[in-house]
Amino acid sequence: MSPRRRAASRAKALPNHAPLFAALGDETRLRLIAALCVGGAMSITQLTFGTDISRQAITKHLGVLAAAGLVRDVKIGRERLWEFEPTQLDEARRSLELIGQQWDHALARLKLAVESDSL
Amino acid sequence: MSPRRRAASRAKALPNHAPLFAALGDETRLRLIAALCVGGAMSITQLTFGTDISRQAITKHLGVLAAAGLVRDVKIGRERLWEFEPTQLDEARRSLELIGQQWDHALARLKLAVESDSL
DNA sequence: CCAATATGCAACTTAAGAGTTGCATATGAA
DNA sequence: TTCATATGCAACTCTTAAGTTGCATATTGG
Repeated sequence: MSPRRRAASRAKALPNHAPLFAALGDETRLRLIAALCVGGAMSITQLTFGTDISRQAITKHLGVLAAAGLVRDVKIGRERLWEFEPTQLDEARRSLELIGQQWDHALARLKLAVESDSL
Repeated sequence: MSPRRRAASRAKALPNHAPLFAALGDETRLRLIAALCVGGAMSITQLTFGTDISRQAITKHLGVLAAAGLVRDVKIGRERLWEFEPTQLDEARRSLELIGQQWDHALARLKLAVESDSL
């Protein structure tokens, strides 16, 4: 290792979006989001249909998504309708874009350095 | 539940990006990405610096990131340099955008339906 | 009211993830 | 060559996450 140790911790803490991505990091949950997003608000039972896992499992996943702010629920009579909440998804998108931008900047700097070296 | 059961499975399988998001869903790994993205290629030892976890833990995280295609490594002598790989990150961004678009379309359809109802 | 529907709560099992420790191997430099 | 550095491999612990089962509660429709 070189004498100039560049610590991982030096990087600007891209916010704590880890839990958000973690919420997206499950196939079942991605499907739920897609279903709510395309089909509008749906009940737990509706969301369970066509799935090979139990209603309670779906409930848990909805809980995870809600904790991440990706969905929210409204009680209607004996039903509980869940709907997609786009805010946090946009947030996630933005943070990915930010990383991409930082990378582009780093590339540009590298290129400059190389060019000025080879002159 | 209504007679018209709208199955979660009906939603167009937004590709299997779950593992990709799962790879992003860890604070340590997000930090690693940020570090590589800002600081360029780095060795495991460098990446471990300033972290409160062991080198082996970092190695494992790098393995996860590599499996998701977010980083790649190059062996240089006795060192192994890791660098950020933007392709999959773009992919993740695109899939988030896709979800957002589907949501917007769904909203537009809903609005239309409501308006034509209230006429 | 009563039966069917929709959901909630809690305990439990199983498996995966994060992290550690210990030791082995490879390479660079004095 | 010899030592220090950089990494690899493997076994192990601990915690969390996913999913299940069983039973309780609430609401709606006839």
